[in-house]
Amino acid sequence: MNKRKEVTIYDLANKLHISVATVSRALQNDRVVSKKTRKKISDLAEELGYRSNHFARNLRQQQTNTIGVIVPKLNSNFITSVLAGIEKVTTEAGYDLIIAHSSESHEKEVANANNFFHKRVDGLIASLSLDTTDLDHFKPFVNKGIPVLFFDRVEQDGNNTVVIIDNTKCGYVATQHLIEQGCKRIAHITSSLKRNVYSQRYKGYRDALFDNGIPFDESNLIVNDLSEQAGVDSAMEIMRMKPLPDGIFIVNDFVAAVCMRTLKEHGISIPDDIAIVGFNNDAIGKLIEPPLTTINYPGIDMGEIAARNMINHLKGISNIHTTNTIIVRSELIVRKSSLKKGNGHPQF
Amino acid sequence: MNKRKEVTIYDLANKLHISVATVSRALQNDRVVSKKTRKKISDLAEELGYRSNHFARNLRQQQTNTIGVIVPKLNSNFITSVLAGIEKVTTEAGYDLIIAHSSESHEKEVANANNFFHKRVDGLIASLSLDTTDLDHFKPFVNKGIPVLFFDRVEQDGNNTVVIIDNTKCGYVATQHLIEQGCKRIAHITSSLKRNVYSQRYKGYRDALFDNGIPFDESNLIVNDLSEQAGVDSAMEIMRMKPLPDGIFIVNDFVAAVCMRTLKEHGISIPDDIAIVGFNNDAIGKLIEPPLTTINYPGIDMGEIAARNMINHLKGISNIHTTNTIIVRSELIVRKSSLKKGNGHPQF
DNA sequence: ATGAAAGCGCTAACAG
DNA sequence: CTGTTAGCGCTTTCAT
Repeated sequence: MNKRKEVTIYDLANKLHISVATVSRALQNDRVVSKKTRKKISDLAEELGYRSNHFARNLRQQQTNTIGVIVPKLNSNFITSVLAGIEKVTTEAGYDLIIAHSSESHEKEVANANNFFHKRVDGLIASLSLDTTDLDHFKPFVNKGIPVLFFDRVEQDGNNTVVIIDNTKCGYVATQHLIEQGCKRIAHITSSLKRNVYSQRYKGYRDALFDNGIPFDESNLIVNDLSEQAGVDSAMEIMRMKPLPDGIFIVNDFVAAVCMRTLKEHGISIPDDIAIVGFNNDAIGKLIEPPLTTINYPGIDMGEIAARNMINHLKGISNIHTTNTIIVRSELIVRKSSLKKGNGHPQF
Repeated sequence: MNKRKEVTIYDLANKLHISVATVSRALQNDRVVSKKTRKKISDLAEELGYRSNHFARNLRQQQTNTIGVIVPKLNSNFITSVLAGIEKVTTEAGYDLIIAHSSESHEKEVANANNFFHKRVDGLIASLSLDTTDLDHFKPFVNKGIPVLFFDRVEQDGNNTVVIIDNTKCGYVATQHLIEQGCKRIAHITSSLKRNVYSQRYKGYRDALFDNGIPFDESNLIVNDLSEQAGVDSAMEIMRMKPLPDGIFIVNDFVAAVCMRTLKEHGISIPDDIAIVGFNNDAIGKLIEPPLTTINYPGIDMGEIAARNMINHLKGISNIHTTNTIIVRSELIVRKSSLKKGNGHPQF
């Protein structure tokens, strides 16, 4: 519903007494058009406020040059880093990006997927919501041969290409670190074990306990939804444990921060009474007191890698279905929240 | 580049030996088509995996049903709340949303605007980057009669509809609060004074000083880019001041948190030595120690209001150019970081 | 209640 | 180097 009628290539062609084909070519900077003509055309286009019609173009070309991204939430450092990485690569490659977030809801994730399907994205990059129970909403893409690539929160059924970190190892390293600090009763606060990231960290946690001859106690496991309230509740639950744990491995820095605050409010000293390790290396970890030991992994690299694979697949340079799992590096960052002994800084 | 050819309404029409016109009507649930035929058509569409072609549709209809949103950054609670508000309203109204972020760069904001212009969004909602020096990139929208609406970071030249809080008042209230706590030398850490939000808070700060007979000292003003490094640098600068300020009003909770950490590391006690007030009510404020006094304002409401105005304008229900400035409520939240006296909780 | 047909703006053969 | 032209899939007027 625009005020003035849109300028089309026909208008440009008429004004210059040339054909639309030439105009079209010139606008794409086709070198086959003489430099002079190209200049003339782009000048006139500028003057008349011409804007190309994406719809006509896409309709004609049968492709959108657009990649869809579905993330569980926006307000996390990790996610925005990934997004930045994806954006960098796709922009360089001349692709547009549409970003949607599921707010950790299966239903919204389905809606987003359907929307992208109908918008005909050339490819889809996604990280699953906490709630997601099945992957049926991605089937239409697979059926049409539209590449789908998951990162971080993925389903490792072997059918999908995924970009992840070694969550099991991270869980192991985090727990091992607590054990090395002298912890004997280590609680684990996590979220839906349906999600690979949490179930694998849990596995790493149990493996580390086992390897150190520490029996696993079911009651040391707390599952929540990563909200602020959940952090408070989990801390209360920790405090009801007898004996009190002397260490906690928490899968998310924000929840860890909320937990720590609640514990401290109740007179528990960190790390002396309870040592804490978080996950994600959010900005918050360096601002709270004591600073939070955590697992760091490079969101921006994950984004770049995911996007690069997608683009290469789309351009036919490589095939997404051949490389199935890409593991990105990760590392333990030791800060005061876990240092019962005040010693060195192991890295891996 | 899809594996199988797309199903079109022609395919549906052929299979059912009816015309594409009928199919088109049926797919839009036009009641002029008999119920039976409609059912038959939608069943077949389902069966064949038909998906409507947005491009053909938009090309034909000359409108996109899409609203573009440009924000300076993604990883802030405030922004994601606004986005949630916008999304709620636009989704209900059946509009699609495209979100872009400028990463606080003028250049990227221009690119985003151009991109949206070429994508032919029906309307644009934006918040300016820190860097933005002029609004030329929004001119094309205005010229074509495409509604543009700004929120939070805006240019109040009277030409644009804006949704904002009363930043001057907030700056005043924050400063007044510090004064009431007994502060005499109040520093102000802010960002580019080209942005309304910062220049107005600065004005409020100065007004409050003036009204209380406290002389303004130019050297108490620190302007930075709101990064972590900037927070550290600003704290260092604070500590070089002689005499040391006894209060700081900082326009951003994250920077306030970083500042506080740095000050504490150098043995400065908060609020006893220096009282601090932040801005935005980020989650971080409740997790650091002492908890941060701050200004709260409802991002979700701002988003909803902005979106509602946009939609109403697009539907012709109201006109965006008649209501020029919409002020959203805001309030001081008092926490320990500013309480030299440990007294009540003023609100406004 | 249904059909025929024009045309939205663009690209890419193909022809010169 | 440039022009002609046939669609891409859909909506919508005008007929019937």
